[in-house]
Amino acid sequence: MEFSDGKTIFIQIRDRLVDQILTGKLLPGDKIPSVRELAVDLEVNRNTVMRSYALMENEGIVDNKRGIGFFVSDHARERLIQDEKKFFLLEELPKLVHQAKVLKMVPADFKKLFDQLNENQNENK
Amino acid sequence: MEFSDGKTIFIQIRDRLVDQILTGKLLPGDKIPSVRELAVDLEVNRNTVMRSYALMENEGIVDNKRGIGFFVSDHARERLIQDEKKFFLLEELPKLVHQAKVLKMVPADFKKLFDQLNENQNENK
DNA sequence: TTTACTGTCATAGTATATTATGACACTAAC
DNA sequence: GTTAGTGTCATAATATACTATGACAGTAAA
Repeated sequence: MEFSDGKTIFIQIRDRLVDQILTGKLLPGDKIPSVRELAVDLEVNRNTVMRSYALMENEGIVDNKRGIGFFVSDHARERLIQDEKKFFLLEELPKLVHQAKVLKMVPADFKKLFDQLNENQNENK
Repeated sequence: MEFSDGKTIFIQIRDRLVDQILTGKLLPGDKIPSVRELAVDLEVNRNTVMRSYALMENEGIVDNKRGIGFFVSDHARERLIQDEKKFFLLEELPKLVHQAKVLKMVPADFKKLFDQLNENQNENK
């Protein structure tokens, strides 16, 4: 895995797993990779993965069964959609709007975004 | 100034100045705050501000006159708009699209964004 | 019980961002 | 020339993320 400079590694690992939960690649009850296994996979230290898992446990999106592993908690997805959507609309979107205005962007620049969102909406019909 | 955890401080200081250039609060030829002055203002070390300024100098958006200070370079704004717009469309927007789809967002969620962009477009007429 | 997984904890080392501080050099104005 | 501003450089100290590694404990299955 390539890590970007912006965020710390253990946050990026958390974000990666959150994405897998949101996209349904990880379902409630699923076992997530063991601390050691993921550490080897991502070429990262055990402790760093531990930190990601501890964070996710605090967020209530994974459960820990000692000696067995970590598992996606029952309402992880609903909780994430609610929390991340709120964060997105309140924190990220305002910054986005500001940046778009400053860069003199117009709606046409967002055509791709708009198209993909419409596809997404049609899938739900 | 309150610094977020995501990025390093010297990057956030750079972003702050870039924003002031993009919004026209800083114009070509304007002197930007001295290293020492801004350090006191932001309650940050001189060296940290120096690092921000060195970065901006490398980006070609400020010029350095030894013994006098740093000044916004002539085509800083055009260069920034070009570079940041490219970065925005190629790097940030794809992540945004992905996130929006994963969170099951629909165009209506972006009404505010588009309204403000339309205002912006009308201002330019 | 042994084996092979799991997580947990502690310790030490490295890299980097940031701070703190002093000293030096350039420039402009008095 | 003195003064007060500017940037520049070097050194040491601190905080934090990350690494490396070993040891210990819980769980499940052979």
